[in-house]
Amino acid sequence: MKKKPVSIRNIADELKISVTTVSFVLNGKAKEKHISKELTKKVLDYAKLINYRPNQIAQSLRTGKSKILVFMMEDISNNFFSKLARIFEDIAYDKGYKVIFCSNENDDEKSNELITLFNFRQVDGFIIVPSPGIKDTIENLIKDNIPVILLDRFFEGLDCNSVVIDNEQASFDATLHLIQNKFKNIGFITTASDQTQMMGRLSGYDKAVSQNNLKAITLQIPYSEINKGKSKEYIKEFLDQNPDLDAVFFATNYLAQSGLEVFKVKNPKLINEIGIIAFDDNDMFKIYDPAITSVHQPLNEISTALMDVMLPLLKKKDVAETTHQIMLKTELIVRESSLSK
Amino acid sequence: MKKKPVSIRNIADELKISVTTVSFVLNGKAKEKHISKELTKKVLDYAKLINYRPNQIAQSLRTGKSKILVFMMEDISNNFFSKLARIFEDIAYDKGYKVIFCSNENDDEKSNELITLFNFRQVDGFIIVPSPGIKDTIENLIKDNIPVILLDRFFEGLDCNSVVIDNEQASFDATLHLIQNKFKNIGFITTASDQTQMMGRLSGYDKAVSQNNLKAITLQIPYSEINKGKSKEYIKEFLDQNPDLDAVFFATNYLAQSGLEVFKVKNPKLINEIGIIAFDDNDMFKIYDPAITSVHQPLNEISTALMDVMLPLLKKKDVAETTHQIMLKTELIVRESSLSK
DNA sequence: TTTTTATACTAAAACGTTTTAGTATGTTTG
DNA sequence: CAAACATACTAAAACGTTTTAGTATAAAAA
Repeated sequence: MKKKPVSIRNIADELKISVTTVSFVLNGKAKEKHISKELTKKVLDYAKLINYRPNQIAQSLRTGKSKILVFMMEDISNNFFSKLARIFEDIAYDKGYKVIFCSNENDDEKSNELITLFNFRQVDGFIIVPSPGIKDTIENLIKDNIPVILLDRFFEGLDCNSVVIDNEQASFDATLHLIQNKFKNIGFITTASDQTQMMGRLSGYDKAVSQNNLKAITLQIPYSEINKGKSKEYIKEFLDQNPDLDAVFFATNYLAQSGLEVFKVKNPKLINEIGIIAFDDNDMFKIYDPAITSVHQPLNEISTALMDVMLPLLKKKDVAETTHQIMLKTELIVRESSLSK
Repeated sequence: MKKKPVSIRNIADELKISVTTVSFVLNGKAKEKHISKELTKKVLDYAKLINYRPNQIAQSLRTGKSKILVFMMEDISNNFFSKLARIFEDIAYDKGYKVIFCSNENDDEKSNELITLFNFRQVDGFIIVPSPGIKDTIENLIKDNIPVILLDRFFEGLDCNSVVIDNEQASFDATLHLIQNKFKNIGFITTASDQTQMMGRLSGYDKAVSQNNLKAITLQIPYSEINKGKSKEYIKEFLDQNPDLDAVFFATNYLAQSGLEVFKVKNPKLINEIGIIAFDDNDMFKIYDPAITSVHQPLNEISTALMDVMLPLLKKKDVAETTHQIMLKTELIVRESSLSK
């Protein structure tokens, strides 16, 4: 019933040679180790014949490398992250790495739990979208010489690899685009967060409105309330209190979703009268009516940047030696919702 | 710089006892193996003090269990699958299992590649949304005594665990709902596929229309064309050729997306005049205008069913001994798009 | 008193690899 | 003709666990 998988030993025994020789051949070291052409061929042929697959667990134990990466994000069911995961998956598999995706809900406790669960050493590297309070944890990973890349946001004062986008510029450009389309009272709906990505988005908006002598009209919803599903109430109240708003810029995709829901319930016509931009694109935006303008992150470039930074890191003796901070540009996808009405 | 992690041996040496004893204690076998209370406490305390974490790779090598599950789906960036992944993730971690998610694009070659990549034996179990032609591969996994659960679809004539929904009933109910809302010419847009889930959806639709003396108006788009991004052209042509359609039922979420896009481009008013139902829900559907009625799969129940079937399987000597076929009910979420106009 | 049973602990093998440090033979070189 | 080198291969340790099959002593039963 359960036939045992073939091992290197079976090959050695069958061919009456040592496991060492078999191992050398299978690892492509035949030349270097002076294994004769004939024997090399014999081993290779036989291995193929019996469909030999190395036991990766044994390899891992011996080499200390698991060929597994952990990709920890906020929430894999979020359109932005799932799209990114899909692309990264292919790139990683291509390089022979498996990926364990997990979601930390931007929660510190969950992040730490997950990181300890992966047991530090049994994983070759981490890609982490960090929750606000895990700077120390990250620092410890680096001290333990474990490859880490921060994604989407980073920590001021921590010298760590990171791949992020230019949030401030993206937000500035989007706001400016609204201004150029004659919108005067532009609301900015964001989270009450001091994480770098949100700070950048806020300051980009602030810069654009103040440079154009408009006033900043901002709603910052506490994270705890968002998790309780209260964002819609906050947005509704914000709209009520600012009846003169003629445009809204949502700082995240889930806020945009809540916002659109509020519009629909509150006053279906509003959606065609008010300017709208969302940070992060969504497949559905282009078929919405009006089609929603959005800030699109370069998913392919992010993924390749991650792998480009990760691969050399995996080979290095000392991961803290040199770090890479990569900042990528976004693209504003202009659709109907942000054009002069 | 790279401090070596502590091993069971370090504990043994420090306390001047054998590794066996330490292992017994750490595995909670102190009682059973007659280790004294005092020594047990000493070991536990010291292990905690030095923050001992077992090397899971070594454990895996010895026990043959990796505590890793593979969850292979069509495409993790698809809203349905990413939502499911998010829920399953929590359930699995709760039980001490890590999950490797991967996407097969419903392609046989990719499926087989991935399955061999995971190397059969180095993973405790598979949850697979199978592409059409991998029945043999699945059969071989079962012969090799590897736990497998098929998800979303299954193979006729293959005795394998599965968790699916009642597609025929779901489709029948949805179609009937359109009929009850006075729609007479209901188009069904689906993939040209003989996979069980699509066959079920088609036959549910067929049954409903024929029972009500309506004619079936069906578009079946070949998979290859969908992958080439041609679905929109097919749908457009279908709409042109069937100008009398007053409702459309999309058999998958990506077809619904393409369909809505076609509506928007072709004739924005159409969307308010025609009845629409989509198979699989999407966060954006409820904020669409009109809000889109959809067939909602019970994601929580699916995930728990998967784990409920998987856990005993992981303990069993012979996975083929008894198999479970679970079929769950869907829910029709009625929104504006399917109500009498 | 001898035999059995219970308690407390351990040596060593095993899991399947990789890698270090060899050996044995033949071929050049000085 | 010995020393150096090249070729072809291997024994055994190591990675960090779990587990089998013990040993040694003390207490209970015969």
